[in-house]
Amino acid sequence: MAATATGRRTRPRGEIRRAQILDAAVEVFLENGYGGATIDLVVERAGASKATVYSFFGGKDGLFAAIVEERVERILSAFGDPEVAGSDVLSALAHIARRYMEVVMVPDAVGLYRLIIAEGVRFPELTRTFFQLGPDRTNAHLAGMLSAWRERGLIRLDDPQLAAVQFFDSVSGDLHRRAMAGIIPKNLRAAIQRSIDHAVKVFWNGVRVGDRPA
Amino acid sequence: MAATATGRRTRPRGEIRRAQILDAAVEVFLENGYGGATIDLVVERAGASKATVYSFFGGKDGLFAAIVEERVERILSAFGDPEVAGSDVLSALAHIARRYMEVVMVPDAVGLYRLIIAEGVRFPELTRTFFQLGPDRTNAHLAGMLSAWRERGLIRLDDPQLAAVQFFDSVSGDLHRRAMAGIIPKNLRAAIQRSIDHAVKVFWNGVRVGDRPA
DNA sequence: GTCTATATGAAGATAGAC
DNA sequence: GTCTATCTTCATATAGAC
Repeated sequence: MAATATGRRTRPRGEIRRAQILDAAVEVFLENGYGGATIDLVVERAGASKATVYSFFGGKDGLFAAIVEERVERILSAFGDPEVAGSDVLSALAHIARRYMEVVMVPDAVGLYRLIIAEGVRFPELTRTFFQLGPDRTNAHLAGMLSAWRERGLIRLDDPQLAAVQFFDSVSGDLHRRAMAGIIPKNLRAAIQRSIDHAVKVFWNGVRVGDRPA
Repeated sequence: MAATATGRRTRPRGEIRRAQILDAAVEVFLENGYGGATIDLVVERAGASKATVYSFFGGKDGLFAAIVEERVERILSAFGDPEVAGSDVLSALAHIARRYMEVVMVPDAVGLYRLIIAEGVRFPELTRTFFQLGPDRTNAHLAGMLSAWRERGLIRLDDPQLAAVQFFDSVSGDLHRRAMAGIIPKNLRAAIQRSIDHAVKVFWNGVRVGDRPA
């Protein structure tokens, strides 16, 4: 049962420590922002030492990059795989809008976005990666569905890519931006639902083929 | 010409110095963010001294609050007064969208928004003020026009307030958010124009009364 | 009111023992 | 590989002269 001299390398030795530090760092950075986060706080919460943090991540900047890269993947995995676009466009729009809001409005996702906006200018490469792995993928997901619907003559629009971006923004933009700034409406769930309902209705009327009901 | 003992108080004594410091502070904070900004940088650029800064603004936080309050007003004044809603809804939408983008996409406005998102959680009162004096007013402006059009039977929608927010977000959301993170498309003017054209088209189709052209 | 000079403390980073 | 202890830098804030 005990590790022999040769075997039982369940993980390259330092992996666990690294993961512990990274988990603590995520919490500290999301709670306090880049400026408010300190290595000491991370060390304290991880039960590690400063020197170990520096040996793994090089410094505060390296730690920040590691946080972003790790979290984008985790957060976006909740969005799931692209589904096939059925024929009920209206229901599908409402459904994907809801799924989108459930992913982007969770505090961790909001906090990560806040970090990127606050510090992105100083980390151009990291910021590009963030957008490619995050928003660009959800946008492409919806754009694909819009393209399929258009090919089948169910909707009419010029640019599926742009339409996808604008649809998501009309649903989430204001609530998400205020949440990043720390302003959360008293009844967030209701506000989200109203935003979805209204945006879906206008968008659907805006792109549907055939005339609208009276 | 010289100031007499009694008269010529063009300004309460320290007003000029205060304004000099504030102007320098705006630059420093917008360029470096809250964390990167230092009182020394402000002092250097204003040609003043630390003690004077502290006597006027109390400290870094007070300086930050003064910056936000001063700039929101100045930036938004460019948006102009609410105009009467004419009958050509489509043109009016395109026009207000363009005016909106010209205000919110200028670097200073983007930088101020970035500051609010980055530090807003620590300054809840200031953040509320920012939203009231800024976004809430542009939104109300458009919401009023939408209400007028609806009363005249030109458009159909449930909630003018929500519709206004979502229209502006569909036009600006993605470009604005990426700009805050430091990502500016090579041809920004063209990207803005495309975004406006597409959003206006979908929104107009979505709310117009009467059937759309083939 | 405005300056120079200084106190104070915090946080990033590293040297060296085990 | 991981820790303790320390170094160094630098920014906020204030005291005291003019």
